[in-house]
Amino acid sequence: MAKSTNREDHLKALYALGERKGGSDAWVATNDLAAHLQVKAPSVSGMVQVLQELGWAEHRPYHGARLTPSGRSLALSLVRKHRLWETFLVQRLGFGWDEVHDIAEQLEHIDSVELVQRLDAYLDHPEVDPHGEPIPNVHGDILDKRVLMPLSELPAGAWGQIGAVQDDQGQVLDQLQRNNLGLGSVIGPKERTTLPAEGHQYILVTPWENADARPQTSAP
Amino acid sequence: MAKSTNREDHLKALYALGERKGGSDAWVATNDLAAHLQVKAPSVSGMVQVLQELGWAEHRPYHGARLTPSGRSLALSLVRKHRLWETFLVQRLGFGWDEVHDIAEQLEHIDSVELVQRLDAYLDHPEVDPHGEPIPNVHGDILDKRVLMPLSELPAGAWGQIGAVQDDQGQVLDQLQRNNLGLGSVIGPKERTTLPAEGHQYILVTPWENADARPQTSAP
DNA sequence: CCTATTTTTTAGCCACACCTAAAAATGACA
DNA sequence: TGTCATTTTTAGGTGTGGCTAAAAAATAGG
Repeated sequence: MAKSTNREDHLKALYALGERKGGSDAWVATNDLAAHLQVKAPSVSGMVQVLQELGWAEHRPYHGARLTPSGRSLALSLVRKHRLWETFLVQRLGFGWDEVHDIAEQLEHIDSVELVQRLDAYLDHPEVDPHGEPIPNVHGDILDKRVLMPLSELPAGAWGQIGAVQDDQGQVLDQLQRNNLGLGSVIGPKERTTLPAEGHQYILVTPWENADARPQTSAP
Repeated sequence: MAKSTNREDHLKALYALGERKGGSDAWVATNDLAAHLQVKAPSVSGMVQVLQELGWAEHRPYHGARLTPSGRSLALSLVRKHRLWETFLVQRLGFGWDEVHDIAEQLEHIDSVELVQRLDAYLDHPEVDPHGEPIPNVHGDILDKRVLMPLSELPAGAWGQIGAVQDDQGQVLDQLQRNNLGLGSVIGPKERTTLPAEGHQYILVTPWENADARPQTSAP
């Protein structure tokens, strides 16, 4: 009993929702996993128990699940592969940043350590993917010193610069593109009203106290 | 009921063995498919019937199976993807030609028409893969005007130039590499005795009547 | 604090794709 | 032509990973 595409998908979801809930000791609800994976709760319930038997997750019945260190390590390797492939698709093949998620979702399951090493070198060891998300290194460490907060939490009147966009479906990415905004773009009061409010929580910005402090930037 | 990795593997095997047996109207034996796919005969028997229901293969019980035109088209698209990915792995990522088969075997199942188009363009529309095998175009046509014959069928005393190597396991590729031979290398009586005879049928050469007619070439 | 709603798990079912063992068809050869 | 070995298919079973329906636990509200 070992790796499979479905188990990897569950590991990744467990990691993603765990992070969103505040770190590696957070418990993730079965229903949340099911919604994220587009699957029914009983399927998740079963899979989580398999992951537990494999030593990759911890399961407290009727409470939730979370990754073990080895499960976390596997999940981070998947995140690494996903983000490297997205970088390849955008930087080398010329895909738009809103077109690569689904393809990377398939590519991340390709099993070859040397392929990942060579891809990483071929891309000049990128630190972030096309959406500004940090790429874990080969040890699974994420070294990201940027100060980022959701646009939705940026104080009213404050300015910010787009550092990352957490949007798997591509709707927010698409919205930004239509407004000629990308990584590095400056967000002021005008942009905040232009962009649909539902997307603000997925747009991570580096904040400034006031508009005068903002640096020179350009649209992508 | 549609595409799946396993069904695609069976389609590809059916295509490969059909070609080896002499073309699109050749019947392929269940046992041959099973051996090629590293699976038992009953598994193939079942899968072939599924492929028949899907309209991708024709099955004459106790006789064999062969692809329908639409099955053939699907198989050729898989061959195209496989060979494009092999080209990418060798030309762009720097893999050795004996290291790429297994990885391409995974990559060929990635489902994205646009990805294949962009990859093809990125590689400058290659006509052959790193093993000299022709890459079908987007319509599934193989336009390969080279005259190639297995080294095993080259008349004794005749010379030839390596045009392609049909070796999924990599043993023959490895042998050639150890003797500093590659695509374009000239094969004479000396090389024929050096290379293990079992591999000769997988080495395709362009023959010449005599040694004087051979062109200038170099090892890879 | 006790009941009602929500969440989660268990139970039981289905499809896919493999397997072994047994039956059926084919083909080879005396 | 009849028998026997080989090939193929069918029958029945396993593991994976989904599903629905029902049971069980947790949570929320009066």
